[in-house]
Amino acid sequence: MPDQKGSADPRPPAAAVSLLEPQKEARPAAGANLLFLREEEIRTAQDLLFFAYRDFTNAADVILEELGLGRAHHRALHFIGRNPGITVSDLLALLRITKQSLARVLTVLMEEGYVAQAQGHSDRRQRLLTLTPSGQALERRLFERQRERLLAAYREAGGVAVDGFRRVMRGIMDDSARAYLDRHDPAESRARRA
Amino acid sequence: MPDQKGSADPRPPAAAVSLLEPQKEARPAAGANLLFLREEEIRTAQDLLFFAYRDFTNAADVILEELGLGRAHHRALHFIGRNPGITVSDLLALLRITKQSLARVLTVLMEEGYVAQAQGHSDRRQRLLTLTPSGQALERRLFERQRERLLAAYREAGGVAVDGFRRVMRGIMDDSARAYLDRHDPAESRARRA
DNA sequence: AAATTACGTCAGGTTCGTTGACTCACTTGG
DNA sequence: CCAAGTGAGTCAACGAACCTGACGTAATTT
Repeated sequence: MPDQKGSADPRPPAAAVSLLEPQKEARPAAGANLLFLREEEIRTAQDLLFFAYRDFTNAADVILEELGLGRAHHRALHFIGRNPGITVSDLLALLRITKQSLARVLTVLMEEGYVAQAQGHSDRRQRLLTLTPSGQALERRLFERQRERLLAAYREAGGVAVDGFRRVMRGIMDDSARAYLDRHDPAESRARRA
Repeated sequence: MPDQKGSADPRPPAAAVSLLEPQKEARPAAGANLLFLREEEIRTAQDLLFFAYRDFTNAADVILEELGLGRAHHRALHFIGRNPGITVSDLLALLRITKQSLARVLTVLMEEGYVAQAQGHSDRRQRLLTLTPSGQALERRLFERQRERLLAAYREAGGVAVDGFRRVMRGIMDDSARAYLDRHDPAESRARRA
């Protein structure tokens, strides 16, 4: 198959680090080349995000399909599992979808007995969401699939790489998402103090 | 506001590495703890993938909406731009969607003059897809948005982290996606030789 | 008491993915 | 050379998962 672009790239590995610096234009030719490389780096990152996300989410699809659920259900299960007692509005803010989209998903998850609601303690308008034992079991099954993939990748890449992965991923996301991670898992905030 | 992150990281890299090894159970207590940490690591990675992908793809949405296009159109533009002259079936394999899904997207992109077709040279049944100048311009506009985000993340994280990021992302995706990257950008395959 | 908030829900709409079947043009293998 | 296979386009129908806007209810805040 095509996928043209055979031309091998003879550039030296040293390029990787220098790409990240503003590059004060040492020489015109080198500067232009580095600019090109920088762009190529970024475009490759687009590819990486697309493929990694696609295949990562894909990992759980088999199980979901068996049960007639979709990825939206998985995402809800994941975040409820990780934040037991989360309110509906907080979950909405995390997922960044509308109330109606979430409602459809939650309705199914509650009908199937994977998610339970409880009335808020301080504020009785709130519905605190938790996974039932059966919901926990399902979430774990889904998790295991993704875990395999991730663990294999982590092992191959090594600890230093994993740390770099985390730092870059944190850098890509919004401030609010970073804040969530810090709140949720303070240990992760090691990455902040780069 | 958050977006902490300054510079040097004082933590001993050894800690991160130990999480990734099978851990031959030194002491029960330590073993259990490490097991917990390992799971927490993986769950955090799920979060990272979700948030980073969400916000990364989001970056281009404003422009797309202006033009009445969606993310599917962006993905097609991206891969055609990166693989000028790609055939329809190769594009299908990359995107992993059905012919009909792609057709809907491609029809619009051609009607709007962003994508052009040419007859295959060796096989005249093929339609080789390329971006028109206007398509290149649009792709670039979209790219710039994502580039900002990515470049900021890369700069913050540093070259070593970026390398780690690439290695982990590569590890997460399918063999076929890795093969594509190697074919497409051989320099990236540095990451293979751990 | 009035305004606001948390949640649920109704009604209708879009995007983007799916399957299956069929045509047309072209290439290829016996 | 012709039959079989392949690359691409297209029709019809469907489904998942998002969207907006509006409205109701209960509980809380001002």
